[in-house]
Amino acid sequence: MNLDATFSALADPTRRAILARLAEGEVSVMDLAAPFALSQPAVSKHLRVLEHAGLISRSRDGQRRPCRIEAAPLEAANSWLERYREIWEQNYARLDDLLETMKQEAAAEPSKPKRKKK
Amino acid sequence: MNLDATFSALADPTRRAILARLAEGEVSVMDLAAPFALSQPAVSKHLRVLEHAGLISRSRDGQRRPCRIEAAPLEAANSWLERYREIWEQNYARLDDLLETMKQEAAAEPSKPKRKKK
DNA sequence: GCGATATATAACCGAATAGAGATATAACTG
DNA sequence: CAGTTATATCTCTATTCGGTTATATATCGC
Repeated sequence: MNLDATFSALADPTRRAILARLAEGEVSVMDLAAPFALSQPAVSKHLRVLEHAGLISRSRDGQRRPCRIEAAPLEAANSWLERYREIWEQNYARLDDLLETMKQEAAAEPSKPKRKKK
Repeated sequence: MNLDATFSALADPTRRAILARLAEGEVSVMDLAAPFALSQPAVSKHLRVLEHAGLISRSRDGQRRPCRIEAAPLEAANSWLERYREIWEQNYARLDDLLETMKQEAAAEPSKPKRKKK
């Protein structure tokens, strides 16, 4: 999976909205375009970007080309992000520590002038 | 948090590498630039993009402007992706079903003719 | 076959982007 | 102060992007 293409495709709000719609099932191009006040070629372009990133696939149903969401690149992006989970959880831990420390300091010496680092 | 800016910033391999490096701690601009065969202004531009997306912050240490990773946008991106977790887990379930079905069919009719498309 | 519908492609435009090089700013060093 | 180091900013160019309109292709229904 190509993270460049995946993240780049996800960087556009129209494309994220398209994916959100497709999360509920297959939708044709015209039906996808309807809520967006965009021309049909513009939507087709977005779909091409999503398809190139592997985020959607398309089948044939008469004159329609229904789009289906493909989860693999989303999972790959998620895996990449997971490596950083530790960091934001750690930051929250630090924030919790800080708040706890402040509370204790305030309780212990309510009118003490502020110190910087410990 | 702005998902457009976040995903857009993550869509570049240089910037993802910078974040990976920063995951281990603060690093100055020159030290960040070293492994990349990029000019210093190019690296500064990438840092500007990351900073604008809230993915890094910078402090002052003498002549250095050390960069630090900020986890909040990563967490926001992760939250967005999490909404689709169900989909890829479901797909794996489908794949498992399919493989199971194929195995059973193969056992039942070992020499079923295959169709080919052109 | 013809006409209608669904979608794709081509040609174009303006704004944004990534890179380079040159220069400017800011802080340390002697 | 001058010189060096670290970083930012300006200017330029080439490319990409998101949109448009116009046109082409594919499939249906008759």
